[in-house]
Formats: sequence, structure tokens, C-alpha cells
Amino acid sequence: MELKQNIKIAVDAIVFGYADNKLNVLLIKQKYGVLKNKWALVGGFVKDDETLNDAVNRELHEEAGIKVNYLEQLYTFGDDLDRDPRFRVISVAYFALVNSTKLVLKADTDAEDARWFPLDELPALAFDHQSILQTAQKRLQSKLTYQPVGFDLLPKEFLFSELETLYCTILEKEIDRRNFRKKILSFGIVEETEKFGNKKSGRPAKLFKFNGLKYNKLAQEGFLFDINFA
Amino acid sequence: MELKQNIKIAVDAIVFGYADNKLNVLLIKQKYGVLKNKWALVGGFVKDDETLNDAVNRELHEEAGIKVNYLEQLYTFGDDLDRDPRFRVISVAYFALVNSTKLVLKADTDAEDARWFPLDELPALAFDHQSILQTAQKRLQSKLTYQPVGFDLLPKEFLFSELETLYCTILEKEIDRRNFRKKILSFGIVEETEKFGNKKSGRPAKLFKFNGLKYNKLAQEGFLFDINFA
DNA sequence: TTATTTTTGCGTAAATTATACGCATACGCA
DNA sequence: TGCGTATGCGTATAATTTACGCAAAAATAA
Repeated sequence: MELKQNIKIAVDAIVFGYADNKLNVLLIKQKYGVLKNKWALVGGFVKDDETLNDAVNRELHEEAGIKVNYLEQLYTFGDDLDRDPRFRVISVAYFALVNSTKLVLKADTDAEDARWFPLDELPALAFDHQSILQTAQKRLQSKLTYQPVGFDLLPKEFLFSELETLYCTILEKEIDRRNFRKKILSFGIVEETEKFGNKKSGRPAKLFKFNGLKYNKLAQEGFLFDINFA
Repeated sequence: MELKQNIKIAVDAIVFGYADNKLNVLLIKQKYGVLKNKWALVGGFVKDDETLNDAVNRELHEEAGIKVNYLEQLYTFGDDLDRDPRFRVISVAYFALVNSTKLVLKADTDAEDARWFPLDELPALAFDHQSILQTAQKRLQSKLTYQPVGFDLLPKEFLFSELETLYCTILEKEIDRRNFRKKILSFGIVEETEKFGNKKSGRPAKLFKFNGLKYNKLAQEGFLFDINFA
């Protein structure tokens, strides 16, 4: 077959983190190339002998030095022929969650700088990364309502109030505290620990932890986690 | 930049049709190449100057001569380095619905034959197309429960019993006829026509039609079409 | 010390929605 | 005319969601 295709294939990762009641996204500033001094998503070209999955994890490691908590394919952007001014690039975007934005971001190989940006304080982004980010945010919002991915954004042990604030922040709406607690507890996928978290004031609250095994079991049985509130 | 990437990018389409209370899939048999005499999904390589979307529509036209009713990106398969024995191929799979499997399938350019296969009578498929098809079937099942895509598989005017049977067939479960009707009607997105459909026996039933405008309006307002039954 | 504020944890009534049916109607057919 | 079959409407009951009340436990202010 004399197929001569001149399209490059890349992967990009939208990494969400959560800290101080804010949703953050990981961005990097490239040292070289057209992206010099512009903020962009973590990403790069796929090597001939690596899977898409390996490519994303490699870029995450090389450009920011992190391992993510949750990773799934988001969408493949290939309908804009001029996404990249250099040549035709099709990008497979991945959606990732990490449970601490306090983790060390090492700016290694290609990246000059790697930083967390709150979603409401974004700098100008390279290429079509702004639009990819919006797609990712929508995915996070909808995912949160039928899959307990919120735990991937929190530390292993957390307060119920933290989980609740996370839901309110991401879904951008008010949720009744008592009904939220009841619903989440009814699933049986969070467990009480003996420890207490410390806040400045108010009644001390127990720390809870997510039971991944229980979740997997229920998910396998086809249980639906309908986490919607009026 | 001295980037030398040797990966080909293809598109594949999983086209679902519905006829005689069965869910069908469109498959083609190639005339030339490694796929000679093997059944496969509609698909092919993306041209340098066409969008992914254009590529799918072109292949659908060239290989089967059809225009689909519903089309959306499904998933990008690129984690198996040996999907294609010839060289590394990453395939962006699309999910499509057509409202009549009676439509003329012209076997044109590359395809020797194009045919509808009931999901329970599939031939051996090329490459990893079997697994792609399974992903598509899951997508169809879940999509049916929160987006009224069932209408894209039926003719413009249909009987309620036909719509109900379609849901039962795709979701592979029994649904109470009366509750199903009540729920669908409650959304206000199907309208009664003056016409009657003809069946062999039983009370004559009115033909209904889907109101796409009304659906778009509700969808935009964020209305949730929860089409789940016990 | 005592009152006030804040946050937690449990509970409950009302509204809404889902589920499981009953049954009269309207045809074809013997 | 009676029977089989499919349609269209209705309704009681169960389950779930929603909207709150309120006491307990701590920090903080008076």
C-alpha cells in the first residue's frame, strides 16, 4: 500500500486538582518551540512504539513529574485542520484527577515551568487548549453526578464537609448538607474512621475514607450512583 | 523540529440500524488488501486535508452509500500496537445510527459487499473490530437511558409499541408498556399524528412522531431525560 | 463564667416519582 | 357472536427526593 499520510498524533492531558475550595488545572510553559513562553496543557507527540496511555503517562512524568489518581480518554480533537500552525496534528485528550495540588511539580525535560491555575484565573492558552479545557470541565461535572470521582480529588481521609464543598464547587450549585450526607452514606462506599479533623471552630467532625473495593463491587453489579440534587 | 512519526490515523464507524425487532450493524467486505474477504466496520485512513468528521462521512458514502441520522465520536483505539498487522494504526471510532436498514447499500469504491448483520449473528470480524463493536453497543445502551436516540433508529412516524420494543431489545430487558408510554409522553417530545399504523390484529394504534425542536429546547435548558425502568 | 457563633450529626414530614397493576376499547378472525 | 390480541387510560401503593428542624460539641466573644 502506498499510503502517504502526513498527520502527527499527539496526546494532551487535562489534569484537575483541588485545593482551598478551588478547582485547579495543571499547565506548563514550554522552554523551546512555538510554545515558548505560552501556557499549555501537558502533552506531546506519541512515539511509534508506545501506546496512547503510555504516552500520556510519560508526558505527565516528564513535564510535571506527577502520577495521577484517575485517567480516562476524553475526546480526540481532529476537526480543526489548523490547530497547530506548524502542521496537521490530531490530539487525543485525556482527563485526569489528582488528590493533591500541593504535590511537587518538577519542571523537567521540556517544560520550563509547571503550575496549578484556579479555573477562574486562567492565563491565555496555546492552540485550542482553552476549548479542550472546557470540554474537560463539562466532563468532570457530568461524571461527578454518576461516578464517585470526587474522592480522587481529595486526600485519603477527608471531612464530609470537604466532600460536600467539592461537589458544590465543581457543580457550581448549592446542595443541602444533610441530604448530601444521607445520599452519599446510603451508597455504603465511604467509611467512618476513628480520627477527627481539625477546624477552627464548630463541633469536631470525623474523618471519612472512600472504600474503593466496595465501589468496584457495586459498580460491577450495575448499581447506579445517581448523585443529583435539586 | 525533526519529528519523524510513523503512525497512521484511521476512522471507523459503527453504524446501528433497527429492523424486524432486531438491532443490526453495518459491515463491509473489502475487495483488496489484507481485509480481502473479511467482514469489517466501515472505515479508512484520514486524508491530510480533511477533518475526522469529513473522513467518516466520506467513508460512509464511499463504502456503503449512506447518510446517517446520528453521529458522534465513540473512542480512539490506540493502545494495541498491533491492531493492524501492516503498521501502527490509531483509529478514531464513530458511533452512528440510521433509521432504516432497508436503505440501499451500494458497494462502491473499495467495498465488495456491504450488509446488515443482526447483533446475534455476527461473522468473524477483522482486526479488533469485535471489541470496538462491543464498546459501541454499551454506548448505545447507556445513551438510550438519558438521551432520546431511539427515534434515530425508527422511521419518522412510528407506533408506541415499536418504540417500546426497540427499548426492550436494545436494553435487553422487559419494560412495563403502560409506564413506558407515560414516561415518554411526560417529556412532551413525541406528538400524536392523525394517522394509524396497521398491524395484523388488535386495536388500531396511532402513529407518533418525534419533536426534535422541542427536544433541543428542553436539552438546552438542562432537562434530564431519565429513561430508566426497573 | 456565660452567652454566642459555628459546624456537625440525626431525624422527620411533605412532595414528588416510580412501580405494579386493572380494565374498557377496538380491531381481526373463526 | 365470542375469542384473541393490542391499545389507551387510570389508580393505589411503594420508594425516593426535597425541605427543613433541632440538639450536640467545640471555639470565641462578652
